[in-house]
Amino acid sequence: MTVQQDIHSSGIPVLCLSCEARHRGACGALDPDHLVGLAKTSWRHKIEPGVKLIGDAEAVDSYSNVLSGVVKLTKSLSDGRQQIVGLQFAPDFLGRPFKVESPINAEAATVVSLCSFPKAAVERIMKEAPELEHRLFKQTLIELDAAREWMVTVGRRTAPEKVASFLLTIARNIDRTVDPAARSARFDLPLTRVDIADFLALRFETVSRQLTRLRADGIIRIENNRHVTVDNMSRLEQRCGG
Amino acid sequence: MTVQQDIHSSGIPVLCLSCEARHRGACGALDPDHLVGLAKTSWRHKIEPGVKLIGDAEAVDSYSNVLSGVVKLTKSLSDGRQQIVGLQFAPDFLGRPFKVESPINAEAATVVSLCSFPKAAVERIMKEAPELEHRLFKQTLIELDAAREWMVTVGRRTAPEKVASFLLTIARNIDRTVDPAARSARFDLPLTRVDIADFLALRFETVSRQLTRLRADGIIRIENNRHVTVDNMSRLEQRCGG
DNA sequence: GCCGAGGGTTGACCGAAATCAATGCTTTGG
DNA sequence: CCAAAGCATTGATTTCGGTCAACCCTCGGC
Repeated sequence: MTVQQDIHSSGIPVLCLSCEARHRGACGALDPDHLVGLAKTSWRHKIEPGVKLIGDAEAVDSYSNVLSGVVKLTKSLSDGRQQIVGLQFAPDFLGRPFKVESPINAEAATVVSLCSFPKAAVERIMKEAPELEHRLFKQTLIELDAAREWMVTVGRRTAPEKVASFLLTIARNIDRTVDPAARSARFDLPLTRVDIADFLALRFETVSRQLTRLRADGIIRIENNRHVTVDNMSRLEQRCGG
Repeated sequence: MTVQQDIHSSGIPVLCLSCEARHRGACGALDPDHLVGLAKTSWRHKIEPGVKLIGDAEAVDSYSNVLSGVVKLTKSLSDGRQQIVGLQFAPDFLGRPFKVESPINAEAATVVSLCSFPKAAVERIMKEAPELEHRLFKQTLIELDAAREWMVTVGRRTAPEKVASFLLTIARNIDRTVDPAARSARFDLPLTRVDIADFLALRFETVSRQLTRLRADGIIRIENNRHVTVDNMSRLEQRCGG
């Protein structure tokens, strides 16, 4: 099977240029002209949790689509304090347009599968096809909105509100093919308690206590530390503090 | 004087398409083809502090360049808790590509002068000239980096570190024509103590106390509540916590 | 002149989350 | 099987920044 066939048969939008509905997961309109040029030089790979994908101030020579799993974007202070500044889910795009270096670290939070493209090829096609740049621009705007929304959570919500907001974010992004307005949800937490704390600017003990409280209040159930069930999403939303 | 002459004589880059050095303030290479099309329909205006420029979930029908002054971008929770999620300085760009509504509020923090363009005109030219979209994309990437950098400050720095980081950010952005590596700095704070607190996710009393401490330690001087002098920038940097 | 509003500073006290510490539960590997 | 490591929970105590309150200064209006 060629790489291109592989991509087509997977049904996953890989650098899909013609599809507006990137958040629905399903993608019916791959543009063969652009895709072929990239697919020929693309490669897919599987990454284990904890593996670094992009290092702060290191050269980045490829762009990737997240096909499955979750990638965490982090920044650190020199004394080790860490902040997760973003999470990338399928089918998000990973890479730094117009710059050799990235100001952030990217690390696989779960097992991640990627479809990567040489940076030079992507940028060549971006010049020829404004639609590609347009799509990347739109993703960047979505990431900017998400970053600012998250700043409100990190800065102005209390610990209970932070944890509830986090669960809601995961429920809505871990599998974007499911209806974001669904009344209930089941999902695996893609992050450890330590990671959740680094995302929310809390300590892991605080995260643990707040999860315990949500469990005691009957809002969530947790099995095997990772598998979460939310029967009534609106009760969870009420805990997010508006 | 026509608007176009006005813009040219002002020396300020207004939707400048050909100039890479937007952070230097000076701009020698306005592209007449693109600029003229916009300048004909542009208008300049002066905004008083506190005036709302973009309301959350309101339609936005224009794009603007900040010519002078500072615009604060805010998000609020329903109970009134507020977070400043970004500051726009000259010659930043204000507006929401590809969307009618903006998920944030924008408000003049100081007296602000703007050069505005009808949304439709900008988007028409963006279609004809990929360079315009390219420039807006680059600004968005810079804003995304800034937002993520700020998330680290809001989430992981202590109150003293936050206030020091804030002063550094202002010193480096309030007038981008000055050397960012300068050993000393003098500038007017564009925000009240309340605004600074909303930016740093602190209370205004805490901001006040930390400023007092920096003053007592001889790192800054403050006159008239607003005018700040930093004799030794590296001493301020040491207080930012790495 | 007086008053009131807006912005700023400082002090006393309080509380939410951090810190320190003990313990349990899985998973992996010898 | 047991040991060790990684992850998670829970309790006791501390602390940083929040809260409440008093007071100052400046400016603009009557």
